[in-house]
Amino acid sequence: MAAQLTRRERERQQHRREVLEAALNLFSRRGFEKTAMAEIAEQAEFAVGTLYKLFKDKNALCRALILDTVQRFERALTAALKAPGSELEKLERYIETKAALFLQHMPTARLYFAQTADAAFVPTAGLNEEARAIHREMLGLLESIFRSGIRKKLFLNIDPRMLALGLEGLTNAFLIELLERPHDFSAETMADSCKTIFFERIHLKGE
Amino acid sequence: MAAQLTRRERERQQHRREVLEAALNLFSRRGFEKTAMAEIAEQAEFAVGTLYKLFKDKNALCRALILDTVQRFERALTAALKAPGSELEKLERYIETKAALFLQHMPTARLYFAQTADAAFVPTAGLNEEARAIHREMLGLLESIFRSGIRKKLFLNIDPRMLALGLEGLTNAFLIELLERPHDFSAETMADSCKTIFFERIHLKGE
DNA sequence: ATAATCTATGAAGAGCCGTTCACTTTGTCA
DNA sequence: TGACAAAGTGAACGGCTCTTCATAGATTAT
Repeated sequence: MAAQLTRRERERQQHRREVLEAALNLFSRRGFEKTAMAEIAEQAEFAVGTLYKLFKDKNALCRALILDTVQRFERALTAALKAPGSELEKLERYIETKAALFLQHMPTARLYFAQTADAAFVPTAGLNEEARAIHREMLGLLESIFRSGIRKKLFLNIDPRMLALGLEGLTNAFLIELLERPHDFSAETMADSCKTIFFERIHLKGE
Repeated sequence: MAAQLTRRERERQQHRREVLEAALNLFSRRGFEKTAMAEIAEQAEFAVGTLYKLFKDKNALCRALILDTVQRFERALTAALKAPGSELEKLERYIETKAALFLQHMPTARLYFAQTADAAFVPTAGLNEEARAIHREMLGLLESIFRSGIRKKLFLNIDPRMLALGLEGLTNAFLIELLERPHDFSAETMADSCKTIFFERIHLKGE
């Protein structure tokens, strides 16, 4: 049973979490390559050797952290998309959830972006295949909501995949700006702009 | 005069360019940290020592490459935005230029994204301050075009900075997808979706 | 209390990579 | 042509970082 672990096993899991938390802090500031195992160990108040008892090697530690991070975020976003409501309500909830989530967990958000955006350009030796699969799943869900909305004549008939990518890109752009300049905008302003740009016409006069 | 360099100097510049080209290929595939100077040397058909005659150290080489890359892209985009025409025409030209540009220079585009997007999260020891300043300048230009369009009642009255960020994020999202799956979409389809999403209403029925 | 088992430690090993420099080759100019 | 300067070379060095492992400590079972 998952709940009836020995004290040993429970503590082991706790230590794992502590190491991952330390790694998150360092990675989100210095990046993967520039963070040494010795630093992680120091930050987590363990010896280097202990890290190797908890994780096979540095890559495994990274993978675990990325998977953890991406999973947590995607789970929250998926939940927002799956809750009941109209297509428009679901998408608006997605935007709000994403904004709130990212602001509350900025180091995690940094890592999330580094893995969903950047990882696309420089294939890092499969460090993130699983994580990317999870992300693609969420994108598929977004896409299906757009498709359903198009069927119901709620949205313009544009390739739903494009719409999904577009909404993702738009929200990301705003959130990245927020990560860089936390005091220039609030999460609410941001979410509102997102909704207006995406769901109202931008251009007032046709040609 | 810039045009009257000695043969020596001209060849030196040529060799510099060759080294940068080799580095671009390797960086865009393996990333900065995982590319060794020896690899760059081999790819460029020079000895390691020669690289150090052309660039102070690895960081200087990276900086030169990034600056080069970002400058070329931003110059083309700025030109598209500054050419005559209405606000809408300028922005549509921006989208088209960006799509064509990125597809024609995919390795460069990878590096461009890695530096404009990713670099935002993990401050890489000022590897890219200059490059980011150039990028911000282009964003400012985008913003001013939106502002002007809003004054003329061409666009919805949304914070023009948000609009600039939004258009950037939207185009990037599509182009990143294109880098990953080059055969799923054409540049034209992409540019059209971009324009439609951004300049037509998405949502058909108000609530 | 004692043995057995699991966990933690951190110094030492091994490999990689950026950088240097003494030397060779090539080009320039008188 | 010969001498001087610049460019090119790559083996060797030093530092850094991942990983291991013999040892020490803690916990549990007998």
